[in-house]
Amino acid sequence: MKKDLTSEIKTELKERLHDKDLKLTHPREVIAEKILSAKAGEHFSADELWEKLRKTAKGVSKATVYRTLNLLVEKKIVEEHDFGKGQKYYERMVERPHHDHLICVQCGRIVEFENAEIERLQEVIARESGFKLSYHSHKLFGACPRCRSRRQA
Amino acid sequence: MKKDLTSEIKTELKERLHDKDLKLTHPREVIAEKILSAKAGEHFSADELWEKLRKTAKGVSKATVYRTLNLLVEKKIVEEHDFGKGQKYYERMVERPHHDHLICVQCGRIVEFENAEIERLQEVIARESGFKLSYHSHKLFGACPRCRSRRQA
DNA sequence: GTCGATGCAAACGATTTGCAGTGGA
DNA sequence: TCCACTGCAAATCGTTTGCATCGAC
Repeated sequence: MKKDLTSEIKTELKERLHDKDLKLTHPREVIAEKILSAKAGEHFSADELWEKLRKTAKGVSKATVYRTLNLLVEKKIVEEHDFGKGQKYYERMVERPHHDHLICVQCGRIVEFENAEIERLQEVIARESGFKLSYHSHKLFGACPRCRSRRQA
Repeated sequence: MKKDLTSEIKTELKERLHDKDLKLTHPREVIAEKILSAKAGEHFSADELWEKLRKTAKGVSKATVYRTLNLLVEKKIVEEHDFGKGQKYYERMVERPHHDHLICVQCGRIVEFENAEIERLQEVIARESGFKLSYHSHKLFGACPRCRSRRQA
């Protein structure tokens, strides 16, 4: 199982990197494995990822973590988010449908949402202004159910 | 005209600041004047604002510009935006209806939009997840009409 | 007179970069 | 072999902060 996933990743990565004269190095392999084996919808910062990798026998430098993350964002393997916490957060996008986020301003919890009607309206809005959309960022900030009830208590 | 605006600002500011034991100092006055006299929908960085103020007889320190901007954001007099340009941008919100933004990824031009249906749907989404919304950020990135035609040429 | 506000310069912190050495293809 | 990649440390850069002084109320 693990073995399959790993070799799948390698093949996938090699393919995606190869046509741009990019090499599949050990650090990239280790980073990609860690990211792709994370559970869906998990958001992590570059530093958090680095911390996780540091514990592994073969550590990876922080600079390489940043460089590789930027590479993976470019390759659409991960997505970059700014939740207003002063640092960027990342999320794997392989085999994940597009979605946007609800963010709790009190505890930081993040919930995903997707709404076809909003997606459609965005296209309408863009068309009206003559824009050709390439991507969007839609974040709703507020208090999550847990924090709301805690506050009432 | 100018005189009226100025005293109006002073009164307004004094009012808004007073109940929190905040003082209406000269730097705050100068900064507020500059911001409120800017044309609607103008986006500026802290540094740009500071540059403008520097030319004035009475300069203001950059630290104070930052501190005052944060104060004005808190007081809902200006709004803070992150357009992914590596620095924060501000926009006066006094006498301005809520709106979101279309951002050109090529030239950086910003166009406003507002859509009641999307606003409504956001509330529906929040309700479904049990969130109580306090604010949101909705940004559409793409190529503006100008850049699209330039690219075709 | 008080205490909040200011200016200055130093501190911060996430991210990037220069460079010499390393290792995929 | 060749050139992209890596690790390390230093550099960046927008923003914040410590502290002595200043000034609004």
